[in-house]
Amino acid sequence: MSNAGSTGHKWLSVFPELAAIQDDAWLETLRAAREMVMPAGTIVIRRGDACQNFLMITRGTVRVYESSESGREIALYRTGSGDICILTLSNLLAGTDYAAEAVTEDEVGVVMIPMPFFQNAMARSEAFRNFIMATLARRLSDVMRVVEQVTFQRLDLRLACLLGQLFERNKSNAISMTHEELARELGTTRVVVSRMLKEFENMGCIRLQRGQIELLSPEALARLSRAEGE
Amino acid sequence: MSNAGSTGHKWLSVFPELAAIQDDAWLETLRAAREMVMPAGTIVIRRGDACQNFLMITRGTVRVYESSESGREIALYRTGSGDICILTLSNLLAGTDYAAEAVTEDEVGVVMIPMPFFQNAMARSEAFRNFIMATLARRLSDVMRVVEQVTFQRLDLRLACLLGQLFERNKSNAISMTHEELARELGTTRVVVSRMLKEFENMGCIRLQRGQIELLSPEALARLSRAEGE
DNA sequence: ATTTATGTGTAACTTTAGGTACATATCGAG
DNA sequence: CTCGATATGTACCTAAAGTTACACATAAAT
Repeated sequence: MSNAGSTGHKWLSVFPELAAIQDDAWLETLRAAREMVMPAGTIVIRRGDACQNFLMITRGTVRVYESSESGREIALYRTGSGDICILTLSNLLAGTDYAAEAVTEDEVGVVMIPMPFFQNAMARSEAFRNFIMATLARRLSDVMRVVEQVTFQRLDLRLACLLGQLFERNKSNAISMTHEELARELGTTRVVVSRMLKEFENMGCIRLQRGQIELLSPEALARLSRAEGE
Repeated sequence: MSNAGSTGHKWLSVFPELAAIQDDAWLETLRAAREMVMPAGTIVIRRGDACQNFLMITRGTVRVYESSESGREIALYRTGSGDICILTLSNLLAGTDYAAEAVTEDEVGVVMIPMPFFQNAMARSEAFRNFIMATLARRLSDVMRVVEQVTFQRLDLRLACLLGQLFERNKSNAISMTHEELARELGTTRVVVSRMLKEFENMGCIRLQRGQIELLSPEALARLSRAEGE
């Protein structure tokens, strides 16, 4: 915390691992960092975009997803405050056109580091390097899990599971999301989600209102998300 | 090539990027490398395994896949000669239990580098580091593409596409694979694949024999793998 | 040549999910 | 209050994919 203050970068407090770094290389890189705010709904990366800066999120969340021509979408993962943007990385490192897109979900604070400085930090700060590699590896895990879910799990299980996560993340027994948004998380369509939600409601798990879902029975939902067909 | 000779590591010729590296750090790491051969069918990594060494493939291919309790499988990507094993990496970097499994498809040559030496090379050889990061990023792309395919593409398209790739990779108009194996690539079952293959045969794309598929009309197959529903 | 193991063909059926279409409901703005 | 925009409910239908069950074919093994 005193670190964050000492370098004059308040946002650093969001990145404990990075705040602790004292290498010259990193401190140098820090001076090149520029803060910026993106309003909700900003498209951070579009398919095939190349990006010139390395991005780190200091506030808000960014949704990374794939989309089909037919307009369906599926979420791959979310990048929140204290995270770095792997998309930019992947773009830069692998040279591959990025397959995915990213959008801010709310007002998002980012710190941009120009590529040369990023590479400098990578080269010379082991702590920074480790932080980056760990994130990259974690994302790979995340996406692999998505493959597993999509391939082997029934949609209603995935939905129940998603609801569970959302309630938990919110630390509340209600979430404000439309069926449409849920569908976009799962790679399906609104009608399908509405149908399943209604079922869950009939089972007494949840209560539906416009734009909001209320958790009635955590146990029932949990039971659901584990084993449907048994 | 003279590099490979000069360090006495024949296998290095498989890794042009690495063979070119002259850093002391890397050469030091090289000395710690140990070669090893795994017969076909060796399980390189099982779910949740931790691994102590960093692996690079010098010969043969390793299939990385997810599997379900019901016995179905889906391929995530393949690691071939000249590639490094990201699984080990991810394990080590993210500390996450690995979600996937990996098996050798044929006789595979690997080079093992103990972790401390790997980290040494990472810390001190920029070229090595870039190589690693690029691979990691590429894998992420690969897996994202899988998500996209599985979520939005019909199975018959994916199958047609897979066949196309296999013929191409083989540089021949015949491949030796059972329907079962194809199913395992795509995350489905044998019966489904057999059915679709038969259709393709009826359309004049391919010819089926036991354990082998012959390409009759590349154009027809290509047409198929692009647009089915039109 | 007989047996065994593995691979393939295919029919009948069920389940899961997607698509269309439209009714209804809720909220805000004016 | 009325209108328009957004969100939800639901019925009906289609299609895609998985399941089961069994016949048959081919290759390898003794």
